[in-house]
Amino acid sequence: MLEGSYSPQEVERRWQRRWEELGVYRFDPESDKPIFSIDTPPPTVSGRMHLGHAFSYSQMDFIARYRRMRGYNLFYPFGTDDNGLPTERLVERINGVRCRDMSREEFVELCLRTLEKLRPEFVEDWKRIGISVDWSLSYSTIDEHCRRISQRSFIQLYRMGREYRREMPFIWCPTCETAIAQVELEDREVESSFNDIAFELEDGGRVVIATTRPELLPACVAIFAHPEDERYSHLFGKRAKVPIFGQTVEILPDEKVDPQKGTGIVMCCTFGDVQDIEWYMKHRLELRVAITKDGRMSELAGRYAGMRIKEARAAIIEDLKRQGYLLRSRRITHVVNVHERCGTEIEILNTKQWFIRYLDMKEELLEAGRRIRWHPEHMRSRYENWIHGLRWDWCISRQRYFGVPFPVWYCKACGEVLLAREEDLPVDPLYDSPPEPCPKCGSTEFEPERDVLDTWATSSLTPVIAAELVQQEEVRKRLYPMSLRPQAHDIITFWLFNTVVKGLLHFGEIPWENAMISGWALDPQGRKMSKSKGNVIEPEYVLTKYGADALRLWAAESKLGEDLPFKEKDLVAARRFLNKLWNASRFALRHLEGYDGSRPESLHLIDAWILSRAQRLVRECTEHFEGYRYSKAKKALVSFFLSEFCDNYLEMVKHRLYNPERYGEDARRSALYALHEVLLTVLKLLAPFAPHITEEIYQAYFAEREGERSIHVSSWPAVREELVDERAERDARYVVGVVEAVRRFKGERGMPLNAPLERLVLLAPGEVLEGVRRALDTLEGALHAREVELAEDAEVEERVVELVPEYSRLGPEFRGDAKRVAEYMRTHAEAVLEDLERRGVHRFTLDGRGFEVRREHVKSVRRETLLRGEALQSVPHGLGDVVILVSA
RNA sequence: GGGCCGGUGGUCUAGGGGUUAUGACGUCACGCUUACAACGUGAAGGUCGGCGGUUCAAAUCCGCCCCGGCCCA
Repeated sequence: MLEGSYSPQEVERRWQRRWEELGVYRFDPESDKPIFSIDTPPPTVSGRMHLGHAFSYSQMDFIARYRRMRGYNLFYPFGTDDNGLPTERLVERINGVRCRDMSREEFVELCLRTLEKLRPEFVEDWKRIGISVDWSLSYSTIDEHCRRISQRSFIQLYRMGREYRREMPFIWCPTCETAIAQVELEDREVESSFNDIAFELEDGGRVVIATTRPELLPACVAIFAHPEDERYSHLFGKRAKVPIFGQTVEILPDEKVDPQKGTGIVMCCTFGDVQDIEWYMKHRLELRVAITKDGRMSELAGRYAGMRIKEARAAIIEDLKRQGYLLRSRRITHVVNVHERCGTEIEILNTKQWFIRYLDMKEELLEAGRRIRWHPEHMRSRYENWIHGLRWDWCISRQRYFGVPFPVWYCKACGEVLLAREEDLPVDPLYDSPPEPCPKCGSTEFEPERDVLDTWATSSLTPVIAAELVQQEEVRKRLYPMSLRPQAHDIITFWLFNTVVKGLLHFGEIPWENAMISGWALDPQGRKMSKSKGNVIEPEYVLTKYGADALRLWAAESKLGEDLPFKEKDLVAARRFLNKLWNASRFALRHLEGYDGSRPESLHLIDAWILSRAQRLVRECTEHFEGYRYSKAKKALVSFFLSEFCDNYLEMVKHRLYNPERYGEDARRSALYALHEVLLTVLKLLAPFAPHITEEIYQAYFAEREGERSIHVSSWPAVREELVDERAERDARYVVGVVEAVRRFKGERGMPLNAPLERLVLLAPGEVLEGVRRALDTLEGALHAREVELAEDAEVEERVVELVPEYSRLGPEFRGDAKRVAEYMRTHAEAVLEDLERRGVHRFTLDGRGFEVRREHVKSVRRETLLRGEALQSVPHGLGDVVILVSA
């Protein structure tokens, strides 16, 4: 039986270990049960788990556990995303090194060693929140398995003509010294200056250009104004001299210039922004490169060469001012693109990169988005929005070291691209050689590709990576497309989108049937958590103080897709709830010990009621889980358990459990039967949310009886239609109403709840009379009433205090007159009710027009009750239901 | 600037055409009742962001606006 108090720390760790030993979450390739497969997000090993991770992995685990109990063979792998820039930065930080200070080989080696050290502890955090993944289905995006699949993908897409390598202006991070993709950009507001700079015209006069980036003057190759801008149209075709640097550039017309902005005439540099690229191509301009790959000024910048960009900017502004070219300088804040990993303002540089061509696939990608079922539905628009805004193909090469290598060599003699053979994968061209001489020229001299693949080029293959962890070919086929992709909304444009791209390219179909998109965990003020704000809450803290089940219940608090501020009080509430569950279970199991499971000869009203309510709860929770509305399931469950089961039901069965000699063995058996059923049902419905405590309680009693090794592989409760009993629910509502009324009565008089009542007289309405008669013992036992009786009609008089009309009926029937009819009914309540009782209809006229109201037009009636002339406390209970109390 | 989400007692939140708006925390009052004082019972507390419109009826639907957040320019 259960111990005195619940301690999550001990219980949770114990079950986490036990589940793994027992292999309860193992995918079974031999099984013919339907498969539910999950494309679990591989987190990036970056120190420790974030509260946002705990939040969203808990949410996906609710669905996983529900599906498992519904009889699905769960394919629920877990990988970590280890390659690429984030890992390089982490390794540099942890080890206090810079990758440039050692050889490439040493650095990669250090990355691998560091990961090996960090990974187990990192993964441990995920185990501690109790997610039910199959840990035997694990991968790291840098391991051999993933390198093979990633390289295979590259080779296949190359053969399909979907990949190309080209020298072109592209987004470049001068800090990380690599090309990056559009998706890796972030917007940031920065303080800057907007400078009006005078350019001298060749034939005299001058033109004033506004720019935030005067350091790009050496890269200036043209000047543009709008073709219809009368201020400048006379200058088209003329040339102007760039101050300080001296080159002359042509003044050209182009519609893309905004005459409202700045001075309405702008310089074009190679390259300041995307517009410059367009002009460079369209007008076939010269290429002048002023910025180097490491973010300094090039030789072209003359005496500024070698300066950092911002130093050069300041120096150039100073010199312009001194030489009289700077006419005006205003402080402004504007938005710039920065690299999301390091916050550096990006540059556009002309470099040679590999791309996956997908700009021509927008329509297909949008169509794929429509075939995926999104939860919540509106998240699809983020996906679509992103596709509409795409302007670059996917750049997949990174000038980094730690990543999946391109399986590519270039022939030194003729430049031919040589690919590895699929059976040789994974390869590293730096150390391996191509399988054969150049097929074009026969040369055996090769240049290896030194770049590595973008992290997302690998992680966009997770459905394939996971599926191929399974050996059996025929099982793999059933794993793609997967059932579900769960993830947070911030990476819809990265991981989700990229995975759809790969899915369409490789298989011509969507990677999963469903996408569930979770929100973020926010700080208590509702702000995004970030290290710089110092408002980060560690899962570690929550786990230690409240436990994983409480953390998960907190995560179930928010609707799917919505952000949730972390409020300590929610954790306190969750802990209280778990404590309550523990204590109620302790109470129930104490009585259930020795219960043989037999059904009573007749169900007590109160037991029939709670059993019926439990069936409705099962139906409700099941529907909510099917629709990914776990938060609604949780809410219904918690409210049922706390108020109906604990506060009302348990209080109403105690007397039968404790006093079988007085109320009879069968009455006790009825209680035990209901207690057993309902507690088991609650535990199972709660198991996806609070897997540890429910397992602990289940194992203490139910596991053996059901013959299951874990609640999590036991079956989800089915609605037992034979237990749905509307009549019992109605009658019991009346009884519960009586109990509540008596509590209020005692409370108002300052009596303890267990104070004895001398006499309790009830006037039960005809339709519940029988039921209430069956529950007199409950009222007696739960309310400590010495005597409970049903009053004779003759002793009781009633007075109508208020009639509430049923507007939902009046409206459609009486339309414009509804308000007046309602008013009439209220003011003539006595007469209306008398007629309704006698004839079922009441007729009246208003302004000479006849109206007719019937019983269905009355929502409820409040009456005051007089017992032998004395007005007594009464409780409204729908039409005509009255409780009468006579005090102690 | 565009797209999406949200604005409901002091705080957080449910509800998304039917007139008495849900629950939690907090507050106040009462009470240790053989599961639980880490508890129970009860009470007070709201012009449902603003303005218009549709309707017999709007927190709910429509339009405009204000505020906050996210994504994209």
